[in-house]
Amino acid sequence: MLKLAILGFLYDRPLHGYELRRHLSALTGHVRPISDGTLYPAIKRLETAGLLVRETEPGTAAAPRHTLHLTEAGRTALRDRLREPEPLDISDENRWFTLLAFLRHLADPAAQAAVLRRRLAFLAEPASFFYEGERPLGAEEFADPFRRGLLLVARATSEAELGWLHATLAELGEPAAE
Amino acid sequence: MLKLAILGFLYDRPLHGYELRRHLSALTGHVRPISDGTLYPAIKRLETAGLLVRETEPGTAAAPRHTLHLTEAGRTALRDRLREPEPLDISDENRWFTLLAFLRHLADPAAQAAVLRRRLAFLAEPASFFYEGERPLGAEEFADPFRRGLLLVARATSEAELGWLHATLAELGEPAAE
DNA sequence: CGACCATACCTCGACGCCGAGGTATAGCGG
DNA sequence: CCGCTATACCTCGGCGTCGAGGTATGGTCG
Repeated sequence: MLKLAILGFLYDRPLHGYELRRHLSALTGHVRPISDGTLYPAIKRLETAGLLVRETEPGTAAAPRHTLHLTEAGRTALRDRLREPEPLDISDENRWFTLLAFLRHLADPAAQAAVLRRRLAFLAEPASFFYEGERPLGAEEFADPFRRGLLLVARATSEAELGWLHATLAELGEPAAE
Repeated sequence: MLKLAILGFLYDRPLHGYELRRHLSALTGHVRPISDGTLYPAIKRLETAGLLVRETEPGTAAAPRHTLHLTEAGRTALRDRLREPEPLDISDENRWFTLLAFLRHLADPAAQAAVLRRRLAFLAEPASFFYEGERPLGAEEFADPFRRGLLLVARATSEAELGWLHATLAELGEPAAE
């Protein structure tokens, strides 16, 4: 997820580590703040993999800033990742949101629509949180207000997203089902 | 999160590993399937910490089943965790949902309400995903349909949950603000 | 002028998670 | 009786994340 977000932000324009950190914490920071000890090794991994290059800017600020540029391989890696996301990118809301934040970089509307359809298929799967044997339990069946709330909120989210998905697929000139 | 879920399920009644796995995958499995390599070490950690005991049941099934029982320390640990959740339990939706699933084990309505109020405070914080300098960007300001959707869905979820939180706090006989 | 904070980068050990692999029995269909 | 699947448990290496720590400069305030 971090890799995806780094590539996504750098796709727009080069940034140095600290700027990147601020962008990242705006995107996912209220949910899960990312720490230096996570970010810098991640940058280094991407550098080693040849997806970005660091250019030292001996300059304005205190420490020598390293401006991070995506390489052509990095740009391709982002587009590939967006075009064919891992299952977890589709199912985990945090990762899906990260993916959505950069999906516009996949220039082809048909490819974008294909990704949205995968999320649609995932949301359409019947999935409850609790079962009695085989039978899924609905929100109404709980006396427990907390489990009821859990199911209620999940359902509301799911409905809002389904509505948006259908509207956006139509907007892209793509049918919801293939 | 796994620790919380294991303690939560075992609080209701003893289970053996395999049953536990099925409960866990119903609760969080559609989002992030949990693997054996995660579950069994987690059980062992809880055992080492004295929060649960394993009782071998030489019996019915194929392999000797270990029925897992919470100890008194385990029951206390769950209640403590529920009473004073970590920040991530409040902010991360996956973890928050897990917490909600077991919040009823905190018998005291005032303590339950205090936890709900923490979530309320978190949701009330103004938090956007994207900024232009200092200014948060609203959904309407994006031409990009994906970022617009991201903000729209996040807002819908947030509103549904706020509604439920207020209703449930009232139901518990507790004001939304202290 | 010293205290303090923001900027900017980096390292390290600990720890949890994952996937891939392994072991073994029970039950079913062919 | 063989192969298959479900049940049930476990280990291991690899990897990503985290928190705590360190280093250094520039700007602001009293």
